[in-house]
Amino acid sequence: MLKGHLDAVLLATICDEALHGYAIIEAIRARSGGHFDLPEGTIYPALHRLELAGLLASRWVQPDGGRKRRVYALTDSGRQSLIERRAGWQSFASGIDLVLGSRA
Amino acid sequence: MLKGHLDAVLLATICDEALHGYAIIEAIRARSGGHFDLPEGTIYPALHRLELAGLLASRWVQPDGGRKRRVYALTDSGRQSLIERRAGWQSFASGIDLVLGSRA
DNA sequence: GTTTGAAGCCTAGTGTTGCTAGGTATAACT
DNA sequence: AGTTATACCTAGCAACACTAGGCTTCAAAC
Repeated sequence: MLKGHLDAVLLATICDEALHGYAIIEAIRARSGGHFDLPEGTIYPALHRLELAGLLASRWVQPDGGRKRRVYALTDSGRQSLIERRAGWQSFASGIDLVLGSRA
Repeated sequence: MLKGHLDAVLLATICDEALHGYAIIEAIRARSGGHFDLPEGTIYPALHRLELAGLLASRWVQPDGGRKRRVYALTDSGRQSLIERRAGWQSFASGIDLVLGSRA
């Protein structure tokens, strides 16, 4: 469970390069050092939600070999939102750290 | 929004001394440096849930002045659970840090 | 002395979230 | 021909935490 930070994770994962859903799952698994292994049922609805919110834009791509993929990239407002969500995470994490007293 | 870490916050808040609901809210506000100001509708159901789960025990206390209070304390399994939840938080936070790349 | 505010407890209902558990299709390998 | 990996999708569900109320008791103000 990403506990409300899934959107930030998704935005951060595709902020450097556009990726399709399946590759996003692998990228999150890799970038998180194995901490997060998200099922497709989590990713796809979230991507649709973020696109509907205007933070992502998708296009269909037909690679030379393989089947069609839907590739997602950040929009400008998605990039802005990522900045805010990073700050939000830091604030949140420092609050929890203070209360738990485990990293303070 | 405490995003799934409310239980850990509650357990950590009363791990040193038993507190009643209203005092817990104030303690969380103080310990978090103002980050978290939780409404009663969040706290009370959560306390009941944790007591039902056997992590907390409550007793009614009649102070010299003032009205009766329901005071919550950790049980043994609550204490154990806090240890696990602290570790869970650290693992979770380091995973998010890795993906967001903001504290790594 | 009565009204007001703070302290203190509670619940029903609701929106968001992320998961389970399915379904479908294509390409590559055996 | 069958299996596996890739790749997309959805309906339904359970958990979580919040809103918005209601109730009681006590102290202080008027």
